[in-house]
Amino acid sequence: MLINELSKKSGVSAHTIRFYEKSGLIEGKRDESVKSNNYFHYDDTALEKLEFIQEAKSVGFTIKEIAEMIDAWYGNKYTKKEKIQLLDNKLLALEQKSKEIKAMKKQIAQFKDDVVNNRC
Amino acid sequence: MLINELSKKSGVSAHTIRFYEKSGLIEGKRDESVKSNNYFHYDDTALEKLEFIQEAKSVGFTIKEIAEMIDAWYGNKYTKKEKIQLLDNKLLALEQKSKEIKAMKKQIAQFKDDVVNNRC
DNA sequence: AACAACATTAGAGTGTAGTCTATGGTTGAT
DNA sequence: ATCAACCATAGACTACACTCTAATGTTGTT
Repeated sequence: MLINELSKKSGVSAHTIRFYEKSGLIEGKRDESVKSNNYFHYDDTALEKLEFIQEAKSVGFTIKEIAEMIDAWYGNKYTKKEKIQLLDNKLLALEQKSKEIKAMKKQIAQFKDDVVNNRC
Repeated sequence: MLINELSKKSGVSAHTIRFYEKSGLIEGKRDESVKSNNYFHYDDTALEKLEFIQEAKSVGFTIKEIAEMIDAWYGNKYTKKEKIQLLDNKLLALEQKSKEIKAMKKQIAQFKDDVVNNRC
């Protein structure tokens, strides 16, 4: 599919898709048999990646971290050992984030309690 | 205490403390009896706020959102009802974030599993 | 009096993650 | 042939959250 279709399917703007392409997150292929244009073609993998990027961004991962995870799954930049190491680290980071969120919830609930009972 | 002491106690640089002051997150007071300088003085509340800011930032709240929460607790900008409403919204946002993290964990664990079993 | 170590402000610069504009070429329908 | 609707690139611009620089003033010790 071309960029516009990918944009519609993913909900990510064509501009942002090109930005991700430049950042190494997704990869379109040019059809070598067609000489008249140099349009990028994307497959379902690109769509999967865009969906993953959206979720990963919303939990606070940076573009660079997301690129690493994508490489650990789709790429061959890392060895198997490195891939596992990398993914384990991300899991640990999520575990940590989870704890921080729990603590923040407790803190805000305390704030709320104080407001409700006029203690501030 | 003066800004340098607050910086040391909180681990936040004096530059950033001034940035937070300008952004309305914390508030130093000037000693009216001293005319020769216009140094800001900070109390333990400022330290508490800085600690809260660090935690809130790390779970993904923006400066603006943090300012709202601080106002809901320390300030009188909002009515009691508004404060409760605001804090409830932040609790909901955290609940949502918690779910997203859980889903992301599952996804990454799946990635890892695929790598371990050479399925990619 | 001199000096380091502190304080202030305004404003410039940085990194991240987009977002938009300008320019120009291509495709497909009429 | 022409037109809307698509595609590409380079580079400018934006918002956020700092981070740093420059210029200048104050405090406390020797």
